[in-house]
Amino acid sequence: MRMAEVSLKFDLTQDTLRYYERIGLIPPVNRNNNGIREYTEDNLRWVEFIKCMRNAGLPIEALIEYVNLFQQGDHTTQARKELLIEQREQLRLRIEEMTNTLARLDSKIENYGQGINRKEKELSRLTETEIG
Amino acid sequence: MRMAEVSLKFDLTQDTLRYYERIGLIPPVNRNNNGIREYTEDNLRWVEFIKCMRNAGLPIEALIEYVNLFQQGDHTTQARKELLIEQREQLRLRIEEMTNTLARLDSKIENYGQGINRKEKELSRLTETEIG
DNA sequence: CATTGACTTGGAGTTCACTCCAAGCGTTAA
DNA sequence: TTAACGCTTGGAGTGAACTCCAAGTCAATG
Repeated sequence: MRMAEVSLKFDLTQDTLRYYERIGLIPPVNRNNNGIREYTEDNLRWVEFIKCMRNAGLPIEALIEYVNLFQQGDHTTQARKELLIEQREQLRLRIEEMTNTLARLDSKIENYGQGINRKEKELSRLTETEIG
Repeated sequence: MRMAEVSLKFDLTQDTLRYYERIGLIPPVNRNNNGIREYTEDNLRWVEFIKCMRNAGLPIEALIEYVNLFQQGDHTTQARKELLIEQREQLRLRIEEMTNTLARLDSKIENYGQGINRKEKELSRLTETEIG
């Protein structure tokens, strides 16, 4: 599969695909006789995987390291596993924090729902009491 | 309270505090006779609130709009509520996506745990089957 | 009275993650 | 055979969100 199609398939610009490959965020894609990238199924899986992980906020640096380890072969599986465990923990923490913030927003919206508009109530929307 | 202390309290640089105020991400902070910012309790609540919302990924633009509405007074409560509801929905979606990715990481790590290292297994770590 | 330290301002600089550009090449269509 | 198309490359440009800087003010200290 060529860039144009991959670009459409994953909604990433061709420039972004080239950029990801250039910085090692996805492994190199083989070229045909004319030097044109031909994405294999494996390449496509990498693109999808990286897009998913980036969307979840995993740092580019960590993902580049993961790709590097992958390319070094089977003796890096332990290191890769540790990397994933670390990133999972970071992600878990981010989700936890965001879930707390979501609850705080719920509470704030709830307060607006009560039709309050007095000064002290207005201010209370900013206090931490509403998340406690 | 002065900048230095606020900066320590919330782990935001003084430059960032000034920047947030400059772009309207927090309402203006009153100055004393010498032109120096004196943060009130309300100011501190705003700083904390904005930091929390930014950490959760709410867009700066939306938060500036929220602060603007707040400063326009009580007749904007409905608009503020709608803004918060919209942002809550966006946040909910982000959390959902990230939770799916977390499950995918769990599954990937699980696979590494089985001590597999054959080619086809290696590749399977990239497939979507592991999240299904 | 000079220096130090904490602040002020406007504006320039930095980093990240793309995004765009110019020049060039190989295949297809007229 | 000329043109268009889709790709190639290295490198420059962009926007967001800070981050830093220079020049200046004011109050307190030696």
